[in-house]
Amino acid sequence: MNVMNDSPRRKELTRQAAQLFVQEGFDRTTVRMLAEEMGIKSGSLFHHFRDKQEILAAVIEEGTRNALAIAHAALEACDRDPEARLQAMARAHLETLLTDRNAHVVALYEWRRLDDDARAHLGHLRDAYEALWETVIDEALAAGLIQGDRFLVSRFVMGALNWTVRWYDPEGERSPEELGRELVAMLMVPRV
Amino acid sequence: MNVMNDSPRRKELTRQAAQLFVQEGFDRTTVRMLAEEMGIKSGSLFHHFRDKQEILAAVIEEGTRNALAIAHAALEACDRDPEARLQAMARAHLETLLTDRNAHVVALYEWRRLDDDARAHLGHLRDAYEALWETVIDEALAAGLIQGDRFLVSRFVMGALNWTVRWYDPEGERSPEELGRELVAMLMVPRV
DNA sequence: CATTCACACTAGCGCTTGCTTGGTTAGCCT
DNA sequence: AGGCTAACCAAGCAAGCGCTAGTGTGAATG
Repeated sequence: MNVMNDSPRRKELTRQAAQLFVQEGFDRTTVRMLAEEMGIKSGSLFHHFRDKQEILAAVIEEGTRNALAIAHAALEACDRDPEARLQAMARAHLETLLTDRNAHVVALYEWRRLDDDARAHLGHLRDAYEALWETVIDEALAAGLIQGDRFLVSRFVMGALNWTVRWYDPEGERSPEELGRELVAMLMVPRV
Repeated sequence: MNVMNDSPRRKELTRQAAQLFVQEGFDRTTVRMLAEEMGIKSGSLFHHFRDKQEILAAVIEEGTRNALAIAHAALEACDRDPEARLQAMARAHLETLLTDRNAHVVALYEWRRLDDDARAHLGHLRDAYEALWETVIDEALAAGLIQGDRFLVSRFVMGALNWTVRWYDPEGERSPEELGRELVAMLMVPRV
C-alpha cells in the first residue's frame, strides 16, 4: 500500500507540501490541494504518506534535521572562543532560513497539529537543537561575555531567534554572516 | 438577524472562544464545539457573530485593545527616564498575560486565518502597540541605555517578548514586575 | 517472456463542516 | 394587557473533507 522510506521523490513532495502549509496553514490545506501542487491526484498521495499528519511530520523533521546538521557543522568549523561559537550558531540559524524557511515556519506554527507520537519523536530533535544553543550560551555566560540569568537569557535568545522567521530575508541586504555578528554584538557586554 | 455590538454577553462568549482556539486551533474548533462551550446550540451562535471569522477577530481585538490600554496607562504612571519606561512596558506586557493570555496566543498563532478586512483593521491596532515599544526603545537608544541598530533591537525585543507567551507563567514565582526588571537589565549596557 | 514493483489513476463512501431557516421563549417598556 | 426585542432552539442543507478500494502502466528484475 504505502512506504515510509525517504526516497528523493518523497523529499520533493515534502518540500512542496511545506510551501502550501505556509500559505494556507495545515488544516486548511486539503489533500486535494496538496496533490494538485504535486501534479498528481489526491489518491496517489497516500502511496507516499500514510496519512495527512505524516506529511506534516515529514516537513518538520526535514527542516529540523537540516538546522541541526548545519549548526553542528558550523560549530566544528569555527574557533573555540565563546564569541565565535555564538556567532557561528547565529549565522547557521539564519542560513537555514535560506533553504528551509517554509519548514521552519511550519514547525513554529503547526507544531500542535502533530499527533502524540510525532510530537514525541520530533520533540527530541528540537531539544537537541536547543541544547546546542544552551551549551554555547552557557559558555558565553561562564566567560562573562554576556550577563543575566541562564534560564532567562536562553528563553530570550530562542524567542528572538524564532522570530527572525517573520522578518529576516536571507536574500536581502544583510547576509546571515553579517546579521549574526550584529545579533551577538547586541547581546554582549561591551568591552571597556 | 444578528448584531455586532459589544454587549457583555458577547464579551463573555469571546473569552470562552479564545480558550477553545488556544486548545484546538482556530480551524479545528467547530462552531458546534464553540456553542457547547458557551452552553448554547450551534445555530444560536450566529445571533452574536456574523460568522466564525468574526469570532476570531473579536478575540484578537479584545486582547490587543487591553494590551494597548495597559501599556498606555503604565507609561503615564511611571517616571520619565528611559529605563523606567522600558521596565513599565515590559511589566505591562507580562501583566496582560495574566488576564489575556489566550487572546495573545490566538493573535500570535491564528493571525493568518483572519480575512483581509479584519487583518487590515487589527493590523492598525497592533501597529499602535508596536509603535509604543519603538518609541520607548528609541528613547533608550538615544540615552545610551542600550546599544545596537534601531531596527534590529526592535525586532529582537518584539521576538523575545512575543515568545514569553510560550513559557512565562504569570502566577508562578516571578512577578511581572520582577521579570520585567530582569528583561530590561539584560538588554542594558552595564554601568561602569 | 513472466513477474514484480513503484507509481499513478478513477470513483466514491461516510462523515463533518459552516451556516440558514423558521419558529419559540422570557423579560422589559408602555 | 399587549407589543417589542434579544436570545435561543431544532432541523437540516450543500459543500467539502480525509481516506479507501480497485485498477492500469511502464520500467526493472528473474
